Amino acid sequence: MYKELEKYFKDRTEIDEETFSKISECFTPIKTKISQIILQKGEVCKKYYFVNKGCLRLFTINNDGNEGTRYFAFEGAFGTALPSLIEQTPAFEYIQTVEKSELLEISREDFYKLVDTIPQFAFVYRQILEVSFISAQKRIYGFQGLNALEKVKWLKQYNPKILTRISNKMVASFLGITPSTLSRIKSQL
Amino acid sequence: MYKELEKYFKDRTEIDEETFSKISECFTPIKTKISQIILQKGEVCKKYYFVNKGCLRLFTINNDGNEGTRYFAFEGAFGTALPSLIEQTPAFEYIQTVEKSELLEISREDFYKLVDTIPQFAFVYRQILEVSFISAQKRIYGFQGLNALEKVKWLKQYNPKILTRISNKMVASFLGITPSTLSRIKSQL
DNA sequence: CGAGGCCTTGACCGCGGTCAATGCCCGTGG
DNA sequence: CCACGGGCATTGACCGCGGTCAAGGCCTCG
Repeated sequence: MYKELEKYFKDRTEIDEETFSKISECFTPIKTKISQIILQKGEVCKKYYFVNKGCLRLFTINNDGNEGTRYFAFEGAFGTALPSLIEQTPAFEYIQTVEKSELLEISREDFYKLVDTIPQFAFVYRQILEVSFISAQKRIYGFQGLNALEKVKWLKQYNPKILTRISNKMVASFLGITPSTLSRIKSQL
Repeated sequence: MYKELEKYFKDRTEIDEETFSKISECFTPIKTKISQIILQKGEVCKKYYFVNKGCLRLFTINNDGNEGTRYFAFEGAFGTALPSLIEQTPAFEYIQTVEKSELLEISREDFYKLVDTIPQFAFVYRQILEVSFISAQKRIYGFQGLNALEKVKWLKQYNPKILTRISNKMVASFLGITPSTLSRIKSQL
Protein backbone atom coordinates (compact mmCIF):
# COMPACT_ATOMS: atom_id res chain seq x y z
CA MET A 1 0.00 0.00 0.00
CA TYR A 2 2.84 2.37 0.77
CA LYS A 3 5.19 0.98 -1.86
CA GLU A 4 4.71 3.86 -4.28
CA LEU A 5 5.15 6.41 -1.53
CA GLU A 6 8.29 4.71 -0.29
CA LYS A 7 9.69 4.70 -3.78
CA TYR A 8 8.86 8.39 -4.07
CA PHE A 9 10.95 9.26 -1.04
CA LYS A 10 13.78 6.86 -1.72
CA ASP A 11 14.13 8.30 -5.20
CA ARG A 12 14.57 11.76 -3.75
CA THR A 13 16.42 11.45 -0.47
CA GLU A 14 18.27 9.12 1.88
CA ILE A 15 15.76 7.70 4.28
CA ASP A 16 15.78 4.71 6.65
CA GLU A 17 12.88 2.39 7.36
CA GLU A 18 12.12 3.86 10.75
CA THR A 19 11.91 7.42 9.50
CA PHE A 20 9.78 6.36 6.58
CA SER A 21 7.40 4.52 8.87
CA LYS A 22 6.91 7.76 10.81
CA ILE A 23 5.92 9.32 7.53
CA SER A 24 3.76 6.53 6.21
CA GLU A 25 1.70 6.23 9.37
CA CYS A 26 0.44 9.78 8.79
CA PHE A 27 -1.05 8.76 5.43
CA THR A 28 -4.38 6.96 5.22
CA PRO A 29 -5.56 5.15 2.09
CA ILE A 30 -8.86 6.07 0.48
CA LYS A 31 -10.67 4.77 -2.58
CA THR A 32 -12.70 6.84 -4.97
CA LYS A 33 -15.10 6.28 -7.83
CA ILE A 34 -14.81 7.65 -11.33
CA SER A 35 -15.51 11.39 -11.57
CA GLN A 36 -15.72 11.74 -7.81
CA ILE A 37 -15.29 15.26 -6.46
CA ILE A 38 -12.91 15.22 -3.47
CA LEU A 39 -12.87 18.94 -2.83
CA GLN A 40 -15.52 21.47 -3.78
CA LYS A 41 -14.65 24.96 -4.91
CA GLY A 42 -15.22 27.23 -1.92
CA GLU A 43 -14.31 24.61 0.68
CA VAL A 44 -11.08 24.94 2.62
CA CYS A 45 -8.66 22.20 1.67
CA LYS A 46 -7.41 20.15 4.63
CA LYS A 47 -5.49 17.33 2.96
CA TYR A 48 -2.58 16.60 0.77
CA TYR A 49 -3.06 13.69 -1.65
CA PHE A 50 -0.69 11.14 -3.10
CA VAL A 51 -1.90 9.08 -6.06
CA ASN A 52 -1.32 5.35 -5.69
CA LYS A 53 -3.49 4.39 -8.61
CA GLY A 54 -5.68 6.35 -10.95
CA CYS A 55 -5.62 10.03 -11.63
CA LEU A 56 -6.43 13.35 -9.98
CA ARG A 57 -7.55 16.48 -11.76
CA LEU A 58 -7.45 20.06 -10.49
CA PHE A 59 -9.79 22.40 -12.26
CA THR A 60 -12.05 25.37 -11.80
CA ILE A 61 -15.23 26.71 -13.38
CA ASN A 62 -14.95 30.26 -14.62
CA ASN A 63 -17.57 32.95 -14.54
CA ASP A 64 -18.68 32.08 -18.05
CA GLY A 65 -19.31 28.49 -16.99
CA ASN A 66 -16.31 26.97 -18.73
CA GLU A 67 -13.96 24.53 -17.08
CA GLY A 68 -10.26 25.35 -16.81
CA THR A 69 -7.91 22.54 -15.83
CA ARG A 70 -4.57 23.30 -14.22
CA TYR A 71 -3.05 19.96 -13.40
CA PHE A 72 -3.33 16.21 -13.74
CA ALA A 73 -1.64 13.97 -11.15
CA PHE A 74 -1.04 10.36 -12.16
CA GLU A 75 0.37 7.43 -10.19
CA GLY A 76 3.27 8.42 -7.96
CA ALA A 77 2.49 12.14 -7.82
CA PHE A 78 1.31 14.49 -5.13
CA GLY A 79 -1.55 16.86 -5.73
CA THR A 80 -3.78 19.22 -3.81
CA ALA A 81 -5.37 22.65 -3.93
CA LEU A 82 -2.18 24.20 -2.68
CA PRO A 83 -3.26 27.84 -2.31
CA SER A 84 -6.18 26.79 -0.17
CA LEU A 85 -4.16 24.30 1.83
CA ILE A 86 -1.36 26.74 2.54
CA GLU A 87 -3.41 29.82 3.32
CA GLN A 88 -6.46 27.95 4.64
CA THR A 89 -8.69 30.04 2.42
CA PRO A 90 -11.63 28.81 0.33
CA ALA A 91 -10.34 26.91 -2.68
CA PHE A 92 -10.92 28.39 -6.10
CA GLU A 93 -10.59 24.97 -7.65
CA TYR A 94 -12.11 21.50 -7.52
CA ILE A 95 -10.23 18.28 -6.93
CA GLN A 96 -11.64 15.34 -8.79
CA THR A 97 -10.59 11.77 -9.51
CA VAL A 98 -10.75 11.26 -13.25
CA GLU A 99 -10.73 7.49 -12.90
CA LYS A 100 -11.49 5.00 -10.13
CA SER A 101 -8.51 5.70 -7.90
CA GLU A 102 -6.60 4.82 -4.77
CA LEU A 103 -5.17 7.77 -2.90
CA LEU A 104 -3.14 8.31 0.24
CA GLU A 105 -4.23 11.36 2.15
CA ILE A 106 -2.45 13.27 4.89
CA SER A 107 -3.86 16.09 6.95
CA ARG A 108 -2.42 19.58 6.79
CA GLU A 109 -1.37 19.39 10.46
CA ASP A 110 0.47 16.12 10.01
CA PHE A 111 2.03 17.34 6.83
CA TYR A 112 3.52 20.44 8.41
CA LYS A 113 4.45 18.44 11.49
CA LEU A 114 6.52 16.18 9.26
CA VAL A 115 8.02 19.19 7.48
CA ASP A 116 9.10 20.60 10.83
CA THR A 117 10.39 17.41 12.41
CA ILE A 118 11.84 15.32 9.60
CA PRO A 119 14.55 17.07 7.58
CA GLN A 120 14.21 14.65 4.67
CA PHE A 121 10.52 15.43 4.49
CA ALA A 122 11.23 19.16 4.49
CA PHE A 123 13.73 18.60 1.72
CA VAL A 124 11.29 16.62 -0.37
CA TYR A 125 8.59 19.22 0.16
CA ARG A 126 11.00 21.92 -0.98
CA GLN A 127 11.67 19.85 -4.07
CA ILE A 128 7.96 19.46 -4.71
CA LEU A 129 7.47 23.20 -4.50
CA GLU A 130 10.43 23.89 -6.74
CA VAL A 131 9.36 21.40 -9.37
CA SER A 132 5.74 22.53 -9.21
CA PHE A 133 6.78 26.09 -9.70
CA ILE A 134 9.08 25.26 -12.56
CA SER A 135 6.43 23.29 -14.37
CA ALA A 136 3.87 26.03 -13.85
CA GLN A 137 6.36 28.44 -15.28
CA LYS A 138 7.13 26.26 -18.26
CA ARG A 139 3.47 26.07 -18.92
CA ILE A 140 3.07 29.83 -18.83
CA TYR A 141 5.93 30.30 -21.26
CA GLY A 142 4.99 27.27 -23.25
CA PHE A 143 1.51 28.55 -23.97
CA GLN A 144 2.24 32.23 -24.48
CA GLY A 145 1.68 33.13 -28.08
CA LEU A 146 1.02 29.58 -29.24
CA ASN A 147 -1.94 28.78 -31.44
CA ALA A 148 -4.10 25.73 -30.86
CA LEU A 149 -2.08 23.43 -33.09
CA GLU A 150 1.17 24.36 -31.40
CA LYS A 151 -0.33 23.86 -27.95
CA VAL A 152 -1.34 20.33 -28.85
CA LYS A 153 2.13 19.59 -30.20
CA TRP A 154 3.61 21.03 -27.03
CA LEU A 155 1.49 18.69 -24.95
CA LYS A 156 2.39 15.74 -27.14
CA GLN A 157 6.06 16.49 -26.56
CA TYR A 158 6.10 17.31 -22.87
CA ASN A 159 3.11 15.47 -21.45
CA PRO A 160 1.95 12.81 -23.88
CA LYS A 161 0.29 10.78 -21.12
CA ILE A 162 -2.36 13.46 -20.83
CA LEU A 163 -3.27 13.14 -24.50
CA THR A 164 -3.61 9.38 -24.42
CA ARG A 165 -5.26 8.85 -21.07
CA ILE A 166 -7.58 11.80 -20.59
CA SER A 167 -10.83 12.59 -22.38
CA ASN A 168 -10.74 15.22 -25.10
CA LYS A 169 -13.04 17.46 -23.15
CA MET A 170 -10.64 17.63 -20.20
CA VAL A 171 -7.57 17.94 -22.39
CA ALA A 172 -9.21 20.85 -24.18
CA SER A 173 -9.95 22.57 -20.88
CA PHE A 174 -6.31 22.04 -19.95
CA LEU A 175 -5.11 23.65 -23.17
CA GLY A 176 -7.62 26.47 -23.04
CA ILE A 177 -9.27 25.54 -26.32
CA THR A 178 -12.66 24.01 -27.12
CA PRO A 179 -13.26 20.29 -27.62
CA SER A 180 -14.33 21.05 -31.18
CA THR A 181 -11.02 22.64 -32.00
CA LEU A 182 -9.04 19.87 -30.32
CA SER A 183 -10.96 17.28 -32.27
CA ARG A 184 -10.28 19.09 -35.54
CA ILE A 185 -6.58 19.36 -34.77
CA LYS A 186 -6.17 15.74 -33.74
CA SER A 187 -7.76 14.61 -36.99
CA GLN A 188 -4.97 16.31 -38.96
CA LEU A 189 -2.22 15.00 -36.68
CA MET B 1 21.35 49.51 1.85
CA TYR B 2 19.97 46.41 3.55
CA LYS B 3 16.89 48.14 4.98
CA GLU B 4 14.48 46.71 2.43
CA LEU B 5 15.91 43.23 2.85
CA GLU B 6 15.70 43.48 6.62
CA LYS B 7 12.09 44.56 6.38
CA TYR B 8 11.43 41.64 4.06
CA PHE B 9 12.65 39.15 6.65
CA LYS B 10 11.16 40.87 9.69
CA ASP B 11 7.78 40.91 7.98
CA ARG B 12 7.93 37.17 7.52
CA THR B 13 9.75 35.67 10.50
CA GLU B 14 11.29 36.34 13.88
CA ILE B 15 14.89 37.22 13.36
CA ASP B 16 17.53 38.87 15.56
CA GLU B 17 20.18 41.34 14.42
CA GLU B 18 23.00 38.85 14.54
CA THR B 19 21.26 36.27 12.43
CA PHE B 20 20.20 38.88 9.93
CA SER B 21 23.75 40.14 9.63
CA LYS B 22 24.84 36.61 8.70
CA ILE B 23 22.29 36.80 5.94
CA SER B 24 23.00 40.32 4.77
CA GLU B 25 26.72 39.79 4.45
CA CYS B 26 26.05 37.20 1.76
CA PHE B 27 24.32 39.82 -0.39
CA THR B 28 26.29 42.28 -2.47
CA PRO B 29 24.76 45.43 -3.95
CA ILE B 30 24.92 46.06 -7.69
CA LYS B 31 23.64 48.89 -9.85
CA THR B 32 22.24 48.51 -13.33
CA LYS B 33 21.27 50.74 -16.22
CA ILE B 34 17.93 50.89 -17.94
CA SER B 35 17.22 47.85 -20.15
CA GLN B 36 20.32 46.07 -18.95
CA ILE B 37 20.39 42.33 -19.50
CA ILE B 38 21.61 40.58 -16.35
CA LEU B 39 21.23 37.04 -17.57
CA GLN B 40 21.21 35.84 -21.17
CA LYS B 41 19.02 33.01 -22.34
CA GLY B 42 21.23 29.93 -22.52
CA GLU B 43 23.51 30.96 -19.66
CA VAL B 44 23.35 29.12 -16.38
CA CYS B 45 21.97 31.34 -13.64
CA LYS B 46 24.24 31.62 -10.59
CA LYS B 47 22.55 34.33 -8.52
CA TYR B 48 19.40 35.17 -6.72
CA TYR B 49 18.36 38.83 -6.91
CA PHE B 50 16.54 41.10 -4.50
CA VAL B 51 15.21 44.40 -5.83
CA ASN B 52 16.09 47.41 -3.68
CA LYS B 53 15.03 49.96 -6.22
CA GLY B 54 13.80 49.73 -9.78
CA CYS B 55 12.34 46.73 -11.50
CA LEU B 56 13.34 43.33 -12.88
CA ARG B 57 11.73 41.56 -15.78
CA LEU B 58 11.86 37.87 -16.64
CA PHE B 59 11.08 37.09 -20.25
CA THR B 60 11.90 34.84 -23.13
CA ILE B 61 11.95 35.07 -26.91
CA ASN B 62 9.96 32.37 -28.62
CA ASN B 63 10.74 30.58 -31.85
CA ASP B 64 8.64 33.05 -33.79
CA GLY B 65 10.69 35.95 -32.43
CA ASN B 66 8.06 37.27 -30.04
CA GLU B 67 8.77 38.19 -26.45
CA GLY B 68 6.88 36.48 -23.67
CA THR B 69 7.12 37.98 -20.20
CA ARG B 70 6.53 35.85 -17.12
CA TYR B 71 7.20 38.06 -14.16
CA PHE B 72 7.95 41.60 -13.00
CA ALA B 73 9.75 42.11 -9.66
CA PHE B 74 9.44 45.56 -8.08
CA GLU B 75 11.03 46.99 -4.95
CA GLY B 76 11.13 44.52 -2.08
CA ALA B 77 10.77 41.37 -4.18
CA PHE B 78 13.04 38.48 -5.04
CA GLY B 79 13.45 37.34 -8.59
CA THR B 80 15.62 35.01 -10.63
CA ALA B 81 15.54 32.44 -13.37
CA LEU B 82 14.55 29.78 -10.89
CA PRO B 83 14.56 26.68 -13.10
CA SER B 84 18.08 27.45 -14.23
CA LEU B 85 19.26 28.34 -10.74
CA ILE B 86 17.79 25.23 -9.17
CA GLU B 87 18.78 22.70 -11.78
CA GLN B 88 21.89 24.54 -13.02
CA THR B 89 20.72 24.13 -16.57
CA PRO B 90 20.83 26.77 -19.32
CA ALA B 91 18.16 29.36 -18.69
CA PHE B 92 15.28 29.58 -21.14
CA GLU B 93 14.66 33.16 -20.11
CA TYR B 94 16.39 36.52 -19.88
CA ILE B 95 16.65 38.65 -16.76
CA GLN B 96 16.55 42.35 -17.48
CA THR B 97 16.25 45.52 -15.43
CA VAL B 98 13.40 47.54 -16.86
CA GLU B 99 14.56 50.73 -15.15
CA LYS B 100 17.82 51.95 -13.66
CA SER B 101 17.94 49.72 -10.60
CA GLU B 102 19.72 48.77 -7.42
CA LEU B 103 19.82 45.06 -6.71
CA LEU B 104 21.22 42.82 -4.01
CA GLU B 105 22.65 39.61 -5.38
CA ILE B 106 23.51 36.39 -3.61
CA SER B 107 25.27 33.41 -5.10
CA ARG B 108 23.58 30.07 -5.40
CA GLU B 109 26.07 28.48 -2.99
CA ASP B 110 25.54 31.11 -0.32
CA PHE B 111 21.81 30.96 -0.84
CA TYR B 112 21.59 27.22 -0.23
CA LYS B 113 24.14 27.50 2.56
CA LEU B 114 21.75 29.90 4.30
CA VAL B 115 18.80 27.63 3.59
CA ASP B 116 20.66 24.76 5.26
CA THR B 117 22.04 26.63 8.26
CA ILE B 118 19.46 29.27 9.19
CA PRO B 119 15.99 27.90 9.88
CA GLN B 120 14.37 31.31 9.41
CA PHE B 121 15.94 31.56 5.99
CA ALA B 122 14.71 28.10 5.06
CA PHE B 123 11.26 29.13 6.23
CA VAL B 124 11.28 32.31 4.18
CA TYR B 125 12.49 30.44 1.12
CA ARG B 126 9.68 27.95 1.54
CA GLN B 127 7.28 30.87 1.69
CA ILE B 128 8.77 32.36 -1.45
CA LEU B 129 8.31 29.08 -3.28
CA GLU B 130 4.77 28.68 -2.03
CA VAL B 131 3.77 32.21 -2.95
CA SER B 132 5.50 32.01 -6.33
CA PHE B 133 3.72 28.83 -7.11
CA ILE B 134 0.37 30.18 -6.01
CA SER B 135 0.71 33.28 -8.13
CA ALA B 136 1.83 31.27 -11.14
CA GLN B 137 -1.20 29.13 -10.63
CA LYS B 138 -3.54 32.07 -10.31
CA ARG B 139 -2.14 33.39 -13.50
CA ILE B 140 -2.76 30.14 -15.33
CA TYR B 141 -6.34 30.02 -14.12
CA GLY B 142 -6.75 33.75 -14.48
CA PHE B 143 -5.89 33.75 -18.15
CA GLN B 144 -7.55 30.54 -19.21
CA GLY B 145 -10.41 31.33 -21.54
CA LEU B 146 -10.18 35.09 -21.09
CA ASN B 147 -10.26 37.39 -24.07
CA ALA B 148 -7.92 40.36 -24.38
CA LEU B 149 -10.27 42.83 -22.68
CA GLU B 150 -10.78 40.54 -19.71
CA LYS B 151 -7.06 39.93 -19.35
CA VAL B 152 -6.43 43.66 -19.10
CA LYS B 153 -9.19 44.02 -16.52
CA TRP B 154 -7.68 41.11 -14.61
CA LEU B 155 -4.32 42.84 -14.57
CA LYS B 156 -5.90 46.12 -13.50
CA GLN B 157 -7.51 44.35 -10.57
CA TYR B 158 -4.70 42.10 -9.38
CA ASN B 159 -1.54 43.86 -10.52
CA PRO B 160 -2.28 47.48 -11.35
CA LYS B 161 1.32 48.52 -10.79
CA ILE B 162 2.31 46.68 -13.94
CA LEU B 163 -0.14 48.68 -16.01
CA THR B 164 0.99 52.06 -14.73
CA ARG B 165 4.72 51.55 -14.53
CA ILE B 166 5.63 49.30 -17.44
CA SER B 167 5.65 50.11 -21.14
CA ASN B 168 2.76 48.90 -23.24
CA LYS B 169 5.00 46.70 -25.26
CA MET B 170 6.13 44.77 -22.21
CA VAL B 171 2.67 44.63 -20.68
CA ALA B 172 1.38 43.21 -23.94
CA SER B 173 4.06 40.54 -23.91
CA PHE B 174 3.06 39.73 -20.33
CA LEU B 175 -0.59 39.33 -21.30
CA GLY B 176 0.15 37.40 -24.46
CA ILE B 177 -1.47 39.94 -26.75
CA THR B 178 -0.02 42.43 -29.23
CA PRO B 179 0.76 46.07 -28.39
CA SER B 180 -1.80 47.12 -30.99
CA THR B 181 -4.57 45.23 -29.26
CA LEU B 182 -3.54 46.52 -25.84
CA SER B 183 -3.56 50.06 -27.14
CA ARG B 184 -7.03 49.66 -28.62
CA ILE B 185 -8.35 48.17 -25.39
CA LYS B 186 -6.86 50.86 -23.16
CA SER B 187 -8.43 53.57 -25.31
CA GLN B 188 -11.89 52.19 -24.52
CA LEU B 189 -11.11 51.70 -20.80
C1' DC C 1 18.69 68.34 -35.06
C1' DG C 2 18.35 63.73 -36.62
C1' DA C 3 17.34 58.83 -35.64
C1' DG C 4 15.26 55.17 -33.58
C1' DG C 5 11.79 53.20 -30.75
C1' DC C 6 7.25 53.14 -29.13
C1' DC C 7 2.30 54.29 -29.31
C1' DT C 8 -1.74 54.76 -31.96
C1' DT C 9 -4.88 53.83 -35.60
C1' DG C 10 -6.73 51.91 -39.90
C1' DA C 11 -7.63 48.01 -43.25
C1' DC C 12 -7.71 43.33 -43.88
C1' DC C 13 -8.42 38.50 -42.93
C1' DG C 14 -7.63 33.99 -40.76
C1' DC C 15 -7.89 31.23 -36.56
C1' DG C 16 -10.74 29.39 -33.56
C1' DG C 17 -15.14 29.98 -30.85
C1' DT C 18 -20.23 29.15 -30.99
C1' DC C 19 -24.12 26.61 -32.15
C1' DA C 20 -26.30 22.72 -33.83
C1' DA C 21 -26.91 18.10 -35.85
C1' DT C 22 -25.43 13.46 -35.83
C1' DG C 23 -23.42 9.27 -34.29
C1' DC C 24 -20.87 6.48 -31.01
C1' DC C 25 -19.88 4.46 -26.60
C1' DC C 26 -21.01 2.88 -22.26
C1' DG C 27 -23.46 2.37 -18.00
C1' DT C 28 -27.89 1.31 -16.11
C1' DG C 29 -32.14 -0.78 -15.37
C1' DG C 30 -36.02 -3.49 -16.88
C1' DC D 1 -29.44 -9.67 -22.52
C1' DC D 2 -31.19 -5.92 -24.76
C1' DA D 3 -33.22 -1.26 -24.98
C1' DC D 4 -32.74 3.14 -23.57
C1' DG D 5 -30.48 7.51 -22.33
C1' DG D 6 -26.87 10.65 -21.40
C1' DG D 7 -22.43 12.27 -22.27
C1' DC D 8 -18.83 12.84 -25.34
C1' DA D 9 -16.64 13.12 -30.06
C1' DT D 10 -17.01 14.71 -34.53
C1' DT D 11 -18.17 17.75 -38.19
C1' DG D 12 -20.23 21.67 -40.75
C1' DA D 13 -21.62 26.64 -41.19
C1' DC D 14 -20.96 31.01 -39.62
C1' DC D 15 -18.68 35.09 -37.87
C1' DG D 16 -16.21 37.97 -34.56
C1' DC D 17 -11.95 38.73 -31.99
C1' DG D 18 -7.57 39.84 -32.41
C1' DG D 19 -3.26 39.28 -35.18
C1' DT D 20 -0.56 41.31 -39.06
C1' DC D 21 1.08 44.96 -41.72
C1' DA D 22 1.72 49.57 -42.58
C1' DA D 23 1.60 54.58 -41.98
C1' DG D 24 1.99 58.60 -39.14
C1' DG D 25 3.15 61.14 -34.94
C1' DC D 26 5.49 61.71 -30.61
C1' DC D 27 9.19 61.39 -27.27
C1' DT D 28 13.91 60.57 -25.88
C1' DC D 29 18.51 60.49 -26.30
C1' DG D 30 22.92 61.15 -28.52
